[in-house]
Amino acid sequence: MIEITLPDGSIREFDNPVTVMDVAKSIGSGLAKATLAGEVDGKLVDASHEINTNASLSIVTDKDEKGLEIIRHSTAHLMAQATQMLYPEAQVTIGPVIDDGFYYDFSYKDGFTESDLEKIEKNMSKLVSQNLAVKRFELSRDDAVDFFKNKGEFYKAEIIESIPQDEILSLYEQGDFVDLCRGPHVPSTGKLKAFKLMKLAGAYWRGDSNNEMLQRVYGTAWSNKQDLEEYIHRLEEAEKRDHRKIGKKQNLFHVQEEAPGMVFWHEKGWTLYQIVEQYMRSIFRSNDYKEVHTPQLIDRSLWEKSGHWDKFGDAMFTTNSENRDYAIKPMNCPAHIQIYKQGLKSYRDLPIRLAEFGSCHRNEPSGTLHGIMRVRNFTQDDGHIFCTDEQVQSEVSNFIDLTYDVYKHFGFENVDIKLSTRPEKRVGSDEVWDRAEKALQEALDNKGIQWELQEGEGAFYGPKIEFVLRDCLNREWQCGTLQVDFSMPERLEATYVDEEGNKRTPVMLHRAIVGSLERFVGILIEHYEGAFPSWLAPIQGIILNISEKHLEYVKRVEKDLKDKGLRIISDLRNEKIGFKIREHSMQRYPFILVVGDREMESDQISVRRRGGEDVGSMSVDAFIELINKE
RNA sequence: GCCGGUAUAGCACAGUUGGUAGUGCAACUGAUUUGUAAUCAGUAGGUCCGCGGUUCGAGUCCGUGUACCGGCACCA
Repeated sequence: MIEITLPDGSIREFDNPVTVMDVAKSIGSGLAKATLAGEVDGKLVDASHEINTNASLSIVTDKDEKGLEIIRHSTAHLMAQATQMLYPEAQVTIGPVIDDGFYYDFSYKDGFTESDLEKIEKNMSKLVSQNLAVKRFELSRDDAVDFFKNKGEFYKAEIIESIPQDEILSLYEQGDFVDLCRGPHVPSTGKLKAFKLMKLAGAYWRGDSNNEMLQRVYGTAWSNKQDLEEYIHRLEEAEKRDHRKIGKKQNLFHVQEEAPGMVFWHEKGWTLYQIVEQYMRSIFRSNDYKEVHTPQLIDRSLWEKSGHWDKFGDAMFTTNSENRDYAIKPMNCPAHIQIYKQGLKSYRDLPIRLAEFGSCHRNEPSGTLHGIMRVRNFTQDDGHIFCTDEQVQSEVSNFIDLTYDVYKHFGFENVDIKLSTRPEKRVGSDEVWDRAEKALQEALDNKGIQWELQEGEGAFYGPKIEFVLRDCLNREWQCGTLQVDFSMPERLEATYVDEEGNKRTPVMLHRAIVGSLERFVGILIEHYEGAFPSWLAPIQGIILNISEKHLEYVKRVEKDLKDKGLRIISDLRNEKIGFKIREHSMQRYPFILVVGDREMESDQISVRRRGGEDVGSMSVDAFIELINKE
């Protein structure tokens, strides 16, 4: 007798071992039809999995997250099958589930083109209509290696060879196609009803750029057609937020061929940029940072001493004059150490916090450039805190709080935190790294912050906490960073005198909140879809006249508002008011102010909010009060 | 940097088998003096990304370079 406990607590009894599907059938034929897999005692298994002891079971259907993941995984297999039918020389490698879909990497000499995607997708549909059974079987590791070698699947064989020899591996078979896989999978290909191949890309074998490049096909898969359509619609909506599109539409900035990766800021974009910079300047002031400014060009020898030349020399722009080599600064920290070193420092002076809106140039690889998000010339809200060992914890803790506050002010509530630890290529002893990593981890844990570990992703001189925002297409952008550095102050001979009169080396914390201002402005554009809150909007309002009679009055109101610090423009063209409203609505200014006979007589302006809400007529002062309240 | 794609008027895009380069919006001129998302008429606007080749003839075909786009690797 086998007792199966269902999620609602009810127990079903069976005389013999049963499969997940058997149990589903015993509950109802509708459920059986919807069954994709099962979860037995918390472990995901196929619908064909046989249960032979008492167990708890929940049936997995396409209604739950786990079911959707199984669908995506099975769709990846389906795509691999469809691809190999059309291109038998293509070798399979890996095909995992990702956010909203899956990908599969193939080794295929000729490469795929867009039209191949259509063919593959059609073939997938054909295989779905055949409703092929997906069957699981097991092989020993060595047999599995032989199996794939015989099929000419050398990548798969290589993957399996790295698995311990005593492990039993599961394989899945559908039609002529067999793939190594942990599973579980849907019972048959007929369960896969809503998918679409999205894009082609190159990807390095095992993620290493020294290896050959594979052909990656990205796809999306959902439990029904409607979800698929919604997803595609969501992508289209996200694309409308693209900062490059809005930047053009709102005349914020441009980039051009002669200066790849560098931004030409137009007046409105620069206004937005300056609002961000001035706000961050006020944050520096209220948090005891001293703002400094350091040279763009610094002799190569300083970068050699700091270690940057050795690690990033290729990516530094250089120039020379009178037999000296200079590098255009790629970062500000060595320069800040030079300022710190002017004059003897006592332990009483610490912590010293230096800050700079430092314009840096880095010769990023051409393939990395992306709008104003990833550029070759950027400016950071950069700061370096020189402190004692004992002060590290409180400085780190205060900085984390400050960063959250700033993000909140800009409208970002969801921030991912990552902790990156020592990379292979680094400076400093292991003891020093132990201390630095521990300091950051403790600070995070003491605050009860959830964080993700990124092993080996730290900077070459120290570990870092990264603050990551996501953009409209769900891409991650690292903005804030906090790095503990016990090495560079020593390399560049920064010291202070302690209580006993001994010379000691301070700890340096590298920190930025918005990071690259260029990138941050790009993120703001996408976050707000160009409809900025009044405090950020480069133009807060535009005044429109009804007819020529109101010209002088508009000019007077405009000057008045500008004098009182508002960013206001006017449109005095001889056009119908509806035409002007439409045009400026599309520019998404927070307010449109209309002036005609009525307003002129009562010395008021008629206020229309972005989105069309009529706020009514009011005096200039009342409007200023309204806008300042936002 | 690597894989794949794209480059035509200020912007968004058409352009057939190689045969005089087009549409919409914007711009400019004129009329209209307008009350909350498009008034009418007219005019002008092109190194078809650069360089080289094939051809009687190239926006179109081939080669090459550059930039951009989607990924991968990278990101002090």
